[in-house]
Amino acid sequence: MDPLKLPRQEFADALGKISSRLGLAEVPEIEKTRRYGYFSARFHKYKIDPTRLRDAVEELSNAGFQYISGLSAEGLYVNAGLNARRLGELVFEAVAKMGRRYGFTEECRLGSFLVEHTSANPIHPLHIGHGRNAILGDSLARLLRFCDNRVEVHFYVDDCGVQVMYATIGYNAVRDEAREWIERAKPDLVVGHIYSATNAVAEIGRLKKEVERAQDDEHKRSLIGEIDEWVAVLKRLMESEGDLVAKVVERLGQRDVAGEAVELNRRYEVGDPEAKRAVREVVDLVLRGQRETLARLGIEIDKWDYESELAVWSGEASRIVEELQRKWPQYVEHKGGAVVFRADKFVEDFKLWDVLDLPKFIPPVTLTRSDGTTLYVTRDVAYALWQARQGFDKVVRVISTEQTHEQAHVRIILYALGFEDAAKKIVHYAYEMVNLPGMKMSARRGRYISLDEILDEAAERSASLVKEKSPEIAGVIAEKVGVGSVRYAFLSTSPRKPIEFRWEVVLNLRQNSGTFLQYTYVRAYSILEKAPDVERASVPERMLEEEKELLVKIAEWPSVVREAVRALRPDYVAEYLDGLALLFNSYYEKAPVLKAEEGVREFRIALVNAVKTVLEAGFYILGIPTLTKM
RNA sequence: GGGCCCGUGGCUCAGCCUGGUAGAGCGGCGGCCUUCGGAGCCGUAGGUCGUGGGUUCAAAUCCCACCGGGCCCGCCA
Repeated sequence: MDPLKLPRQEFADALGKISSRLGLAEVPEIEKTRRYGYFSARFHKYKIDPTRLRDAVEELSNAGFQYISGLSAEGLYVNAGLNARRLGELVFEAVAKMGRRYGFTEECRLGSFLVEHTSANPIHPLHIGHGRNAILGDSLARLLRFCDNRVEVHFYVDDCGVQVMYATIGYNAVRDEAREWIERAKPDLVVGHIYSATNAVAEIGRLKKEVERAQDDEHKRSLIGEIDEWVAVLKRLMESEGDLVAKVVERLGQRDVAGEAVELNRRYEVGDPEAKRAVREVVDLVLRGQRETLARLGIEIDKWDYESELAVWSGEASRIVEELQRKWPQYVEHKGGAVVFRADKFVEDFKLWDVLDLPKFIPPVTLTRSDGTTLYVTRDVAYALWQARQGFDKVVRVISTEQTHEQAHVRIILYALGFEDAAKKIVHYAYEMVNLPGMKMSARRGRYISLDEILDEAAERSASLVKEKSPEIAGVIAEKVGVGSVRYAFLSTSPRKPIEFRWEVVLNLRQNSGTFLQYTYVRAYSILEKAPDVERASVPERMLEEEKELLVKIAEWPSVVREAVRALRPDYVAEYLDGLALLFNSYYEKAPVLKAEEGVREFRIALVNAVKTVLEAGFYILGIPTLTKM
């Protein structure tokens, strides 16, 4: 139910009559205006005389409108306000009927969705970059579910590739110690450190060999420069995780880690049982930790899709390579055993830019290594195909903009293989990076701030503000405030903009924050806690300006939800809730509810209840925990 | 060099899709705790919407060029 539907309809009818009186072939669109009421329409493009427009409007203005008021012509504009009293009745009726579902309208039911998000490599903890992905993806899923769409959330476990092998080799080298550490710390943190150290050792080893083979001095110098960088990485890791890193260096320093990883990767891909056992042990340890972090944020995953199973052991990735070679030999090149698909030429020849919504520049894509093992993009095509076959209308993949080209490759290859529908139902939901001031995060270099760290810090800062006496409850509240502030911080910025990570923004506990919203909810809640139940509130003849504004704001909620779900933009909801909270807090200071005279009191209670209802729905969508005291 | 995205008060950002009086927050300054919870509220200062052109009765919004920033252009994921 949308309280603005009838008023909008009434205004549209009036416009229709005006247009026909003027002999126009069409009716202008309705716009929102703040200057002259609420609805507005322009007649500029019909080149009519303003006097005629005014006359036509005047003929109508006595027609006895129910929901709109003050229909008038202003130059070539036709404006009308809302009948606040009638709107109030519509709002109360909708809130009473819909309850927590208020905001839902039929138009926001769009179909069924497979939403894939987070999909972090299972070799380190989730960091703040994954945080943006997870929170965006989760809110997208919540928004779609609020709108009664079938949604299934998937996490793609990238358990293939050389990086995973580094983590496995490192873990096995320090296995006994690692198990002890894991008893005291989260497994993903421990493995993450082992991985970064192992990766550094492997890079140093690989680069040293290259130096020996290097011919000219300049090349040598640049290689040595790279070695220095990795040595610096190791040193820094040593500062924070000394024992663990030292052990990794001690046990692996003399081994050919890079070579071993390539070999282990090959064995894993062919399904060697020993390789499987070793890799899965590490991967599942990390996933346990990642899942714990996600749970803290209120994020649940429905299905965990293992890359190895769906793409490699199933033979799907290989089939894709073979099929592509069979079907389009003229677009396939072989480079020292590696298979390359000329996606650039393919797109050019078949003019696919518009069909698949592609960027103008597409590079060629390598599908296999020379040792025959698959590459990420190839496995991803196999996975995308699998996703497309799960019976959903759309597959929304939340993946950072870095992967624009790779995601374009996925669609192009699916298209080339004849899976045109699959290619079209895959949506790359791109979001921008989270950057640390002055640097890019890098898990390989152990350069990141983990999500757990942020959540801990957020909880700690809010704990100092909690007024609750019992420390136990204070801890619970603080955690929820922390989660709310972190989620809001990531959701309130458009996904298209890079975020410069700043503690004081993420942990902002004041206005334009999750905390501000939670606090507003607590205020509304505690009024209602003390208030009698109101069955049916009538809307008074005279209202405060703030009350009219609040009613309009609340009435707009269904259209905000509609816009947000249509554009897949949870941030619209965040912005709306902030505006609602600002309005409500002003109102709160100005108008006593419980102490108001009879009649007005019931109206105000119902109004506060409507605000609370919208906040609850909005909190559900944004995943902000609801608190009744803080 | 090419592709995609971004550029709005001192700072962080919304508004751009679908053109119609420039909006929040932070920070600054000045106020409000015997009133339903002050993690709040009120007031105030602060903007040629990166620059130049074009389309239009009308441009932050659409088009073109340029400038500045981010990301990508791997037998990494």
